[in-house]
Amino acid sequence: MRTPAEYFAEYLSRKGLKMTPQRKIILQIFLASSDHVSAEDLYKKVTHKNPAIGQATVYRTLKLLENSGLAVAVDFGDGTTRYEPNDGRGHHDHLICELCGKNVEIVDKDIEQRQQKIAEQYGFTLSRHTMYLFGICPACQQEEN
Amino acid sequence: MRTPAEYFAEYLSRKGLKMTPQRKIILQIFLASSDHVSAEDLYKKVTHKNPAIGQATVYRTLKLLENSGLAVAVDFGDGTTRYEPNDGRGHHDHLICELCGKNVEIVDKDIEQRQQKIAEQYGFTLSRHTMYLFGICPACQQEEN
DNA sequence: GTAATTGCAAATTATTTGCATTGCC
DNA sequence: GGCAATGCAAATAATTTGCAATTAC
Repeated sequence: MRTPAEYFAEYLSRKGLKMTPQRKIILQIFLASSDHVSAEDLYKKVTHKNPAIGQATVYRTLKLLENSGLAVAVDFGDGTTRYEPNDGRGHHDHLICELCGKNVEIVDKDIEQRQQKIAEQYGFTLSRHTMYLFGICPACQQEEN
Repeated sequence: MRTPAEYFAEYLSRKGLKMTPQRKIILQIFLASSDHVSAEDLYKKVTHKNPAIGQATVYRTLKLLENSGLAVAVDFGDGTTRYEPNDGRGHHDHLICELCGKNVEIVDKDIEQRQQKIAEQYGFTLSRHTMYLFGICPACQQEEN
């Protein structure tokens, strides 16, 4: 089974692009990041390991990772794009706490089926969707008293 | 029945704010705009009628309209916030053509119910959600041959 | 060797804000 | 009259891009 690094190297060479130390470091740290990192987050972590890496490189590498399929962009609606590793479990949606930012990944077959049906009703070919549920998580409900 | 302008005037006075000619014009043109305008779109239209109005005023007024409930912000995930009039029919989601940008407003009770259920499973109190379905509309499918 | 990549700084884009002036209520 | 609103221009924030110098293949 290919490691992500191998997979990325393959992707790059297939596209006539090159593997570089910067890209290796960024990928490594990206994969090790638990949760939904922004380019800025990742840049900070990366400069820890190698202060010479510029943020433009981080932005550019995240785009590459997204195109390669290793990363997925998520948009919570604040002005920042975050990325999460694509673990191959495929698509999922998000349930987000509006107070603490806690984030639960969700998938629901019923909803996906209905979405497909709705698109069909309008004659659309559905290619993708995003769904974000916003609310208050159990922990934050506790603290509200 | 209150007109939107009256409603807005009430809202403003309730908040100790003032109705101004600029706000009147912006509201009027906003309501007359068919579809999901950005601040920039609206600004262009508004300067047509009164070239002296600044874009900051348009941005500020859109925020006010949103807070008053007359406008709803929608975020399609390109970096621009769009607004649609809130016609009182309440919440809806969006089915968007990725080629021509055509936009269909959708509501589905089944999906909303499932969302509620999912949130409950995780102990969340659900306050709102956004859902965007992206695909290709019938017209654009035709042109693809 | 050569085209891709890098870091930097400057450019962009969408939006916000400070401030002196103007204008509702 | 007084506080809110305006227009402008400058400030932010996130991201992109131009470019000369470097480096992977």
